Amino acid sequence: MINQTNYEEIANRIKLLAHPERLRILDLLRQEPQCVCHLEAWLGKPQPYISQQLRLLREAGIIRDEKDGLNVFYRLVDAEIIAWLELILGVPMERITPIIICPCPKCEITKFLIDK
Amino acid sequence: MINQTNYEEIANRIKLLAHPERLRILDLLRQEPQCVCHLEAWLGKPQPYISQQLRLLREAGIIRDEKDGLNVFYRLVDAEIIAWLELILGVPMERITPIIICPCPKCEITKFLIDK
DNA sequence: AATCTATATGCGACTTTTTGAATATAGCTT
DNA sequence: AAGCTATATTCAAAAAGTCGCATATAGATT
Repeated sequence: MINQTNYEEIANRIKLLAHPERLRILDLLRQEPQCVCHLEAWLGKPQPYISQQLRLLREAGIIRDEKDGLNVFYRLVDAEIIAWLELILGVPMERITPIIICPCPKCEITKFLIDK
Repeated sequence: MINQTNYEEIANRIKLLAHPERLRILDLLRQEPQCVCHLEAWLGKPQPYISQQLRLLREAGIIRDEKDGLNVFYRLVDAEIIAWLELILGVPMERITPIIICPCPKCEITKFLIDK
């Protein structure tokens, strides 16, 4: 049993996960930090759309942005949310199979690893 | 990693918890089945409001109604949701302290237990 | 059978969320 | 410095969700 305020706060945090694209973004992020262009490629949605969802998550403090030149990488930083995701989505996969060619430096590295 | 359809289905289930009053109802239900009038008293909201929230949960199949004369008791029947609630809200309490007098038979029993 | 009681349903106004589109910005690159 | 590139912001329309209120229903009780 919790007090009234807490149900509201918790519900607000749950709301962040209650959206298919945000859920997918979070699922990708828990594997490793991802750059926006990569998320864009994976979700197949326009870039501003991705950035808007990222903003919601960022402003709620569950992800953090790390700039690297032109690219921005997002990282999951909320332990509680990570635990929720693990229960809801299962154990995250080791690494995404990079089927989409992405111009960001990280993906270049990934591509390199595959070519080998 | 899950397919597109699943993120949507899962998000829809999460949405059911992403609401303070529904979350509170579910928290009450996981202790033991509760009759509508009891929920009404606990939440301090009008009865049609409670019934509307219950309908959402019922139609999603996460609670089930059991009629007992004029009263209707609701029971949590979705094991996955129960697990989510346990992680999100913590371990449920043994029994609600019945501070509100409720006319349903169940509450009469509870009152009896307290008077003893 | 008429009434009462607990619960359910339907409907509409209001609010919030979602999403697309245009535009802005910040930092490379030339 | 001018342009390019990745990302962010803003704004508005559309869609979805919330919630109050009036009313319906089903099963007891008289």
